[in-house]
Amino acid sequence: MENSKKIRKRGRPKTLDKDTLLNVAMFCYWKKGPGNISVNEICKTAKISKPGLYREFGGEDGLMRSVLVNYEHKIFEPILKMLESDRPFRNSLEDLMSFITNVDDCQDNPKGCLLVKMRESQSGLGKETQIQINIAKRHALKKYENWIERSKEKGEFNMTISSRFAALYIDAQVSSALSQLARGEKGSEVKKILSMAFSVFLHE
Amino acid sequence: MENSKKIRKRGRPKTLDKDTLLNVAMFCYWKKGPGNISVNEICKTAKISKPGLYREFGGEDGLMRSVLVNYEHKIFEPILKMLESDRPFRNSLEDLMSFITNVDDCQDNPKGCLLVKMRESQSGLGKETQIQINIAKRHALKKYENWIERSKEKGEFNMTISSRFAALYIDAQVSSALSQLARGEKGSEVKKILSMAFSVFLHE
DNA sequence: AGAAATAAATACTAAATGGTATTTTAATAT
DNA sequence: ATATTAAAATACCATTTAGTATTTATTTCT
Repeated sequence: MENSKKIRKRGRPKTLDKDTLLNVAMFCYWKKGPGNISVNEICKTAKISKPGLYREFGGEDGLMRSVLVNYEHKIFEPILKMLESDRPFRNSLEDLMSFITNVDDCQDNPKGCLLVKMRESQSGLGKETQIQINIAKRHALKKYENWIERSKEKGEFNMTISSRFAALYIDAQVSSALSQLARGEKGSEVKKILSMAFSVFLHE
Repeated sequence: MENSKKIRKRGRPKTLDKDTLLNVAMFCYWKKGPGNISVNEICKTAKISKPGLYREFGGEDGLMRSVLVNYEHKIFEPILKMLESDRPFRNSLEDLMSFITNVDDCQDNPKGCLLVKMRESQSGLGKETQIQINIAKRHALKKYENWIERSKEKGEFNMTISSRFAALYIDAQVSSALSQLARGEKGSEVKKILSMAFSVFLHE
């Protein structure tokens, strides 16, 4: 459909790389927390002009929303894909825990999860961003719910709780773990806590 | 000791009520989140002059630290006292969960816990405040640990985990619950999650 | 009565913030 | 060539921020 790639439009050609900017902004928000970095700083870091950012994203709220969408696609979805494997429930659960808590201690690598951080300071963020946060949350909950539903069908999940509630519980525990990691807790300690919280699923 | 109450000092008598200011500031930080309110706003809300605040607390960091100490004394300690009762472990646990999740939906009542909120945005806060946050955290962990230790002695806690780790687990779950409440989740839902997380303690 | 001390209140600063108006540059269409 | 289109770059704006200098008011001490 969009064959407008080749047909150069009229004015000055744009040099601003939207995708690069989104990634720079994503890492800024992710690393420092969405409330602790300004559009000014992001522009400086990405080496673009402020009006350029405003032309592309409309403003801070629009940028943050786009960053969140970008995060969902590039970071979050691939993780949730893990839950769609054929491996037994116990193994998927173990995979999930390992993935979350196997964190490299590299200084300038963001810790925790951008979505969790945004949820923590949701009330202080813009309207569009808040809406996107809720979309992302519902999305994740649905994935967890489907995972439990399938595991029940396979006879690998035998608790007598609703899949919906199990999903809420998983979300709470995963968010808590990611929060702890963001605060600098050791991955091994966080994993022990996560294991204990999820042990309720295993021996009925 | 401090009988300087009666002996009026030399200059103009002070009218600034430090304790009232502390309470106003506490509710501001508690309700809106420590990163979402300025000293300017606090001064306006408390109807005091800014130099007055700076005279009493030195600056934003000093104020926030004092607010946190105030919170520990007035809000946090009384809650932790609950864990020192003679009631059986199961009951104390139930008390704790009920207390945390029985929240009134009054509009202008702060939700969640100020300490938890400060921990969430710890890196963005001042130096003194950060130190006090760590003190408060260690304090709470010690109380949880003592609670478990006593329960073990009474034979009411039979898991083969260290009291220290149990304390970390409790802290994680309590913090998570308070975080959920602050985000507007329903108390009844949060309680169900908390119950499930703590069920690991009950049927060994 | 007046000096000294101390607090309150007003007014101010420099820096940072989100957001724009304006100008300059680089391309195409006629 | 030149008009037109659109992006880039600079410079700007009002507001808010944490923090202070300065003046004014109220008290005690001599």
